[in-house]
Amino acid sequence: MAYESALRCLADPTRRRVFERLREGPRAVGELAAGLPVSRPAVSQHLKALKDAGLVLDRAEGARRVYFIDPDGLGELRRWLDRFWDQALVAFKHEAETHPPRRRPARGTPSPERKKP
Amino acid sequence: MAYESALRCLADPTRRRVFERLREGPRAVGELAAGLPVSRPAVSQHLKALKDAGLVLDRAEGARRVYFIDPDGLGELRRWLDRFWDQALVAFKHEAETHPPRRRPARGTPSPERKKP
DNA sequence: CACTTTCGTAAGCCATGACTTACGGTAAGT
DNA sequence: ACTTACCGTAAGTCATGGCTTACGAAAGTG
Repeated sequence: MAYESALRCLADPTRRRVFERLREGPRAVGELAAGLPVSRPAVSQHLKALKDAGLVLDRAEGARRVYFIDPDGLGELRRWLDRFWDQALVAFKHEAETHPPRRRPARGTPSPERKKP
Repeated sequence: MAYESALRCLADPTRRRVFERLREGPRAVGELAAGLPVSRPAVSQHLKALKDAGLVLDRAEGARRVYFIDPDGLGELRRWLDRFWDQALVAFKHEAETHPPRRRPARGTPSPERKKP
């Protein structure tokens, strides 16, 4: 049930940038905010969201607050995606066998419209 | 670069329910809408978003429109998450070695606050 | 004890987007 | 040809949430 909040968190571009910077290692709030186009309080709020979702942990280091990735939340999301992946593959294989596409459209190619306005 | 739109899509609860029902197999728009608390046009709009994100494909079947999961979009998201997972594990391991936590707080346990208002 | 640094929270603003109803267009049935 | 079923799009409404500035608390520095 936590993969839902994880997805919600990682959907926001700014929050994703914060999270991705934490891949490199633990960072304080100010450090993270310095490399982003938003204010420090904004980063603080994003970190709170990430923490509530179980994606990060924090540790006090003097007056500073150091955040780092919690593998637990990420792992849960990963497991959900893996189960999904398996089922989706089976369903798609059956689809391909029963309804072979004439030609597979390239990604980003607009689908044939019914009519031009 | 497509994993971003995939994340955006899967963040919405309704859209996730639509997508999860497609795990079982191809479904028409009306069928999907029947099991949801929203209108059929709403489902149609969600399906458009999923299609733009490369998460689903569709096929015309008479007057009906049958949607099914496209493994490509899901695979891209999965690969992104896997790379992330690896790097995060390394960073966390280093964190645990250099800053051993006294005790690991259980998930959902509120962290110690600085002060009560 | 002042003064600075670092941070979290509150309050308010505002764009995004999820939903609705209304409408038009295509396919199948009679 | 008329009617019904199924669907996508347009337009408008409204709540969500991401951002800002302002403020107060805790830790380090002189």
